[in-house]
Amino acid sequence: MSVVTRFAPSPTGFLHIGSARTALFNWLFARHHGGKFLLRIEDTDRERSTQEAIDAIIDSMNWLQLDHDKEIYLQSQFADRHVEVANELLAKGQAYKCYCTPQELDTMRAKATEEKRSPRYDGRCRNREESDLPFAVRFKAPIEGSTTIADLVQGDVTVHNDQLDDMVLLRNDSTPTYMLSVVVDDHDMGITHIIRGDDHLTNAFRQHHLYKAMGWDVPQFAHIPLIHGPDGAKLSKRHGALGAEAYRDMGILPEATCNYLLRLGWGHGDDEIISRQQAKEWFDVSGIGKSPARFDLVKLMNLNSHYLRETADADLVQRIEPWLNEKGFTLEGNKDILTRGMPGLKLRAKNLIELADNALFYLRSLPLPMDEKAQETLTPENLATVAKFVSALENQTTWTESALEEFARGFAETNDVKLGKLASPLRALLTGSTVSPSVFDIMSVLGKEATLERLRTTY
RNA sequence: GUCCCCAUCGUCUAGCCCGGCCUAGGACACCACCCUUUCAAGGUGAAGACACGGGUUCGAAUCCCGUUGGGGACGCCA
Repeated sequence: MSVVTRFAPSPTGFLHIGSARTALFNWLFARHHGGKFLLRIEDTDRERSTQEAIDAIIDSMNWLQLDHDKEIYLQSQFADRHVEVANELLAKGQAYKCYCTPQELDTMRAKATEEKRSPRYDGRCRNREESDLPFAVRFKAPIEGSTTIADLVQGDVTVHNDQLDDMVLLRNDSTPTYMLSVVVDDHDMGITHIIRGDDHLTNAFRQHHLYKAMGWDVPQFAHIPLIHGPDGAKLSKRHGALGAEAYRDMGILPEATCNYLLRLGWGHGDDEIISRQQAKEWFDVSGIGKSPARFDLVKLMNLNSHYLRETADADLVQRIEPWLNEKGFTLEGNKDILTRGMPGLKLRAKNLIELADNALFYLRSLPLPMDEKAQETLTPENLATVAKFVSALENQTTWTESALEEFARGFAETNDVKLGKLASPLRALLTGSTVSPSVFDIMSVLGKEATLERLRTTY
């Protein structure tokens, strides 16, 4: 049997980072087994679902390069089918009409809580007479016995059926609820493996009986632990846990994000850096741990600097474009110099924002904005050394990093100055800063003419 | 409150299923040193954990029970 997984987000906001991981796992599982990965937007809550959220989710999926098979399904498209199933269940006596009002349910739950009982629905409408009142349709769940789910991550989990209440299938306006829709859609779409957050674990028991009532095969479940914030509580905005696109906006690469998310709760021996290809080969739900993991932005950043160094120079130049634009610069006519400067630049950045910022000095016109510390290195004494160095440099023909370094070392020795004493004012004049790639790297990237121009500019 | 799940360095984890190879390994972060024109990167090293209590066993991080701590679910939300 071929594997079919799905990612089924509800479009009520951005793609939460935890959901992104769920999507990644489903994608990886399908790709590992050569199966299908479907995307279904669970928009049965028409009130809260927005097109904006749908777009944001699709954007993030694209960014993470989690490509889905077939078209994007909208759950609302299948509402008629869901109602049909509910009616079939009603006809078979496996569901019943519930006339309870919201107030009545509130009272019931309040009383149960007060008496320290579970606030779940007590099934009071199971035997109520037919009436003309508006009604919801509830599933008639078994009361006796127990249910066991052989979860691929959690193992065998058993719950007594008296813990399961009668879930609502159809609201009193005849619209289907999520509980009904997921089961029907997952069945109709031939989903074989449901990988989702373990906040759905208890739902799985009730859904199990719904499958059974319809005589359908129950898919395999894999309930993965949720991601927690640094304090161990459920990850929330407070922790800086935003949508996947927020990480993109922090200048984090999708490769780093996927690698980080993959390693969060899943491991393959001591391996830390795992390429997408490798991940596809290695991924298995049995490797997923059962305990929740805390989200650590510092580690993500570390991974990001690694992937930054691995990325091709020309590619990085393209990727920093948005941040360059933000600062008022364009790629036009600058691609070449940035690409040449990239090896020295990318070694020193944790993210694309830093990378873009650090690259700016290559693009600025003279005189450069000079920061305070850089200004301090421009003492009369240092400037005299620089002037002497510049005249000597005019005769330098081999304009490569190593040749320039050799030249500078020779110059320092014959003039009895320390290399550092020479390098710091050079750095200031070349970049306007005291922190940068190697000055000789910069000189070679800039070329002779531009280098001399910068070194002759006065501040 | 009821039910379910979890528990190895600060964090992510390896080891656990199939007890001995574990004086518990790796990574991030932290500290020190080396390299060095700055900053990084890189290298070397230090520090740092089997939640607790009982069993079982010749032997337990690994198996069992309990305690404690954490998490999740209990919507006409998804």
